[in-house]
Amino acid sequence: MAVTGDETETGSTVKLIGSSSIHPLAMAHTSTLISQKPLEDVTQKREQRLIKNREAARECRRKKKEYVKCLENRVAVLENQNKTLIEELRAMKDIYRHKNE
DNA sequence: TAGACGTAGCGTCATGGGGC
DNA sequence: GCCCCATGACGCTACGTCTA
Repeated sequence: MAVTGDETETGSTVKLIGSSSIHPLAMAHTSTLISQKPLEDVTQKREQRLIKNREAARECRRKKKEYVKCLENRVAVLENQNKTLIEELRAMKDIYRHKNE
């Protein structure tokens, strides 16, 4: 079950995926009852965590993109090297053939 | 030109690993 | 154990391109 389009307190959209269909705030409230922590505290902590994770995800994607670009560059370099070596080998073979004629 | 389709980027959740 | 961080997975939106 997946519920989409729920508006959060921040105005962003929250997606509830899989078996968990309980709103995060509701969960926070429930745990508050258990741990006796003020709801404001829990909400604020959650907000801070979301902000940090948002930035972490952004950074993670940036690094991944950079890594992929590096790999692509490496592929290009290796392909060039391969081409050069093939050419070199061909030339060597030519020389060898003429010597033996 | 409207709708289908592919792609990039984003936010969020879940989770594993490391530090304390 | 708890906390924090990094990252994979998922769903959503925006945008560009193609096709009938």
